[in-house]
Amino acid sequence: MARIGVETIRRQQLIDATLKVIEEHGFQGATVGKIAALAGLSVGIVSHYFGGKQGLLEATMRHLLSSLQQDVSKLMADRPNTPRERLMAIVDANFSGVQTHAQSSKTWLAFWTQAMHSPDLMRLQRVNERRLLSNLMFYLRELMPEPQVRSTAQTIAALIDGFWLRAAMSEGRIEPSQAVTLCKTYIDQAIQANNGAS
Amino acid sequence: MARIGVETIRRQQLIDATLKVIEEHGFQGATVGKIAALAGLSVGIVSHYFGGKQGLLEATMRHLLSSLQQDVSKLMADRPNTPRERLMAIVDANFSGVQTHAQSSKTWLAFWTQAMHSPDLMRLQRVNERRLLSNLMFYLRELMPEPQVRSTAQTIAALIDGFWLRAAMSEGRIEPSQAVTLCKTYIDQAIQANNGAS
DNA sequence: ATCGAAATTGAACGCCCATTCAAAAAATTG
DNA sequence: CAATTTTTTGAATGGGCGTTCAATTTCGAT
Repeated sequence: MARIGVETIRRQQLIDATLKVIEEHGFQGATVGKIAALAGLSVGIVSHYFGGKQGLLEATMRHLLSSLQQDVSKLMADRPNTPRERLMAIVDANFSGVQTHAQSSKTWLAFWTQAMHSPDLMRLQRVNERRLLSNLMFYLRELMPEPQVRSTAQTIAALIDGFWLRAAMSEGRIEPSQAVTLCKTYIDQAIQANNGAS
Repeated sequence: MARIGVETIRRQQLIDATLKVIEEHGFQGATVGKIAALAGLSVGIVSHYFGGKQGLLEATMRHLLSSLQQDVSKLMADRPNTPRERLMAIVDANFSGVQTHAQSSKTWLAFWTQAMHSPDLMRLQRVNERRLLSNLMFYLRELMPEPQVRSTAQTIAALIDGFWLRAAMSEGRIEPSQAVTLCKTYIDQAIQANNGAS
């Protein structure tokens, strides 16, 4: 029993440290030495629990993705069950992480870049993207004719990614509330524009 | 006279090689050795002409940015001088590079990530972003009331970035024409939505 | 308290990289 | 052609990194 407990704790310690180090030093500067030091552990432990640096990075990205998914689920639960409100909840959830961790967008960007040359990370990224898209499409179907559903969903997804990118660029002075507002404005515009022509 | 010619040629050779190596091996895998080998030159030449690897990377990003700016200017010249057509030209220009180099979006993403931890690259990135934004705002001002201009411009910029990101993710199977269409659809929606309330 | 297994350490190792710079090659000049 | 300058080379250097694994510590059971 204690064995499983220790393993869970250590893994989480290392993942947390990885996030902090990437925030501070970037993906390139995130060395096993720095990560282990910040976690208060030795370098050998990384290989022991994750098989190596690459395994730790994958686990960290998995952690980020599941955190995002949890945010979506939580915000969904507290909202009225109307399609429009659900869409807004998705937008809110996708920007809720920015407020808590001012620099988390940097970490996402780092992972995206890394995923470009790592099939495993790329696969995780794709799964997440498909989920967002089908989520959006599910609610949009109730708000506009079918032919516009996919295009609108793709536009919303691009908008979310684009604002994340801009947030990452603005070096700390991010304004997620503005991004949320603009995303929501677009959604309402899209609903309105595609209903007159249904 | 020949001296300037050689220097210009060598610089361009190295920048071209840098782009190709980043496309193929990613930012992390872009070593001075690989770049020099692809350019058919020796490693020492990099320090000689660029002062080091960092200088070469900055010059390469400058080259990318100025290429984009040239694309915008060229497309502008061939279009009717109406605000809407100019906006569409900006969108087209921002996706024209994707078609020729299927993987150039990867390179952009790599530079964005790198810029996060390099003040020089960040400065270049910011200049470019400001130019895009003020360009968009200039033409939007003629199409909608002032209060909506900035928000709409920011949304268009985010949309462009977001679709670039998605293009980078889709590993070769990118469809820039679709991204262009969706951006344009948004622009027309925004014009329409903000004119009834002027 | 003792033993054995699990967890942890961290120095040692090998690899890769950017940079340097003396020497060579090429180009230019007189 | 000889002298001089410019351009280019690439082996040597030094540093940083991830991984390994024998030794040590911690922990639970008896």
